[in-house]
Amino acid sequence: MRSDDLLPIGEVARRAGLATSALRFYEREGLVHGERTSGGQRRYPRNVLRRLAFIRAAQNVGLSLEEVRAALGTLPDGRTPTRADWAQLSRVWRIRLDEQIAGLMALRDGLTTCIGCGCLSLRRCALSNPDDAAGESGSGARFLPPALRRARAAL
Amino acid sequence: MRSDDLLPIGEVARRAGLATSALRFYEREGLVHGERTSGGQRRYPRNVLRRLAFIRAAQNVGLSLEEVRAALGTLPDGRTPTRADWAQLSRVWRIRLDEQIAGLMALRDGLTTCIGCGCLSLRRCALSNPDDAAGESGSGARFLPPALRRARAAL
DNA sequence: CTGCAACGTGAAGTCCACTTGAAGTCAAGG
DNA sequence: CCTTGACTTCAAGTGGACTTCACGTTGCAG
Repeated sequence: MRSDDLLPIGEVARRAGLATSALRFYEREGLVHGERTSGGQRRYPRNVLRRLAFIRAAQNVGLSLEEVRAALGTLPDGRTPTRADWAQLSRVWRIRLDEQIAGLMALRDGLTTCIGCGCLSLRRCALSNPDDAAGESGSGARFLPPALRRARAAL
Repeated sequence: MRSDDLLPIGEVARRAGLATSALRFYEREGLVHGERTSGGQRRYPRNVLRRLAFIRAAQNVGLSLEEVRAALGTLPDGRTPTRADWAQLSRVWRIRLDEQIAGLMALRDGLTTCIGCGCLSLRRCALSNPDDAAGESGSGARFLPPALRRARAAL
């Protein structure tokens, strides 16, 4: 398995920490590419692991797969990101992370402030402010992704 | 409208910054309660606004509606949270926010570190680490909720 | 050459927080 | 009384990132 350069989907999944179904999904979505055996089974080149790492990192920063697709699309001829591409994209990511952190910190500080006043006055309260960006989306929890929420179910 | 203590759904929706459909949904889910006119229309007591503020605040902290339901359930006889309840719950929320902030900061620092090494080495890279809590959920972006993601679509 | 784990496909299902649609009813100003 | 806008219900749809299912095929160790 190390002797050959092409890995079957199960091996890739195991190494990347993904389900094979996720890999097939990514391939359908054009996020990764691979070859096939004569029998039709997927064989991925080793660098797909790097590409998957890139995808996961992007998700961790808060990008949707759509945005990941766009990011990968900026790379010439769809190559796997090099260190230089990486550094360039990371500048944007860092800004996003900074914004996210700032948002959560504002919320936390609002929590303290609002406890003091006990207001919960809608629209004027930092914690429940419906005019914030946080309130603009149609669905999902306002600030935390399912991943972190599900980890601790009890209030 | 101010003379009477009971508000129609549209009024509540407007004041709370929600759609009426969301209010009906919350009522179906048992998160809020109200009375009805003889004709069957909803009339909400004024304190429902406070309850809605509570719900929104909880969502901002990252709670699912399921968790909000549980939180409201800890209050005796389903009353609207008082300042004391509020203070108690906020202690838990603050911890969550702190954790979330810490997580994002770790990610940001990992970004810097990993740019330096250019590794993206899967499992060992802070940015793409599939063993993190961030990687454990089935769906959605790993760290940022749709609300904040959608605001800036371009990479 | 055989057995069986790993692979293939397409369609449908899941989760969450709502929204949308269709079809009909109520309340209040003129 | 009439019109009109706000309201009612129930069922189905949305979006994102996958997973699950049902059923058939491939590849390799023994």
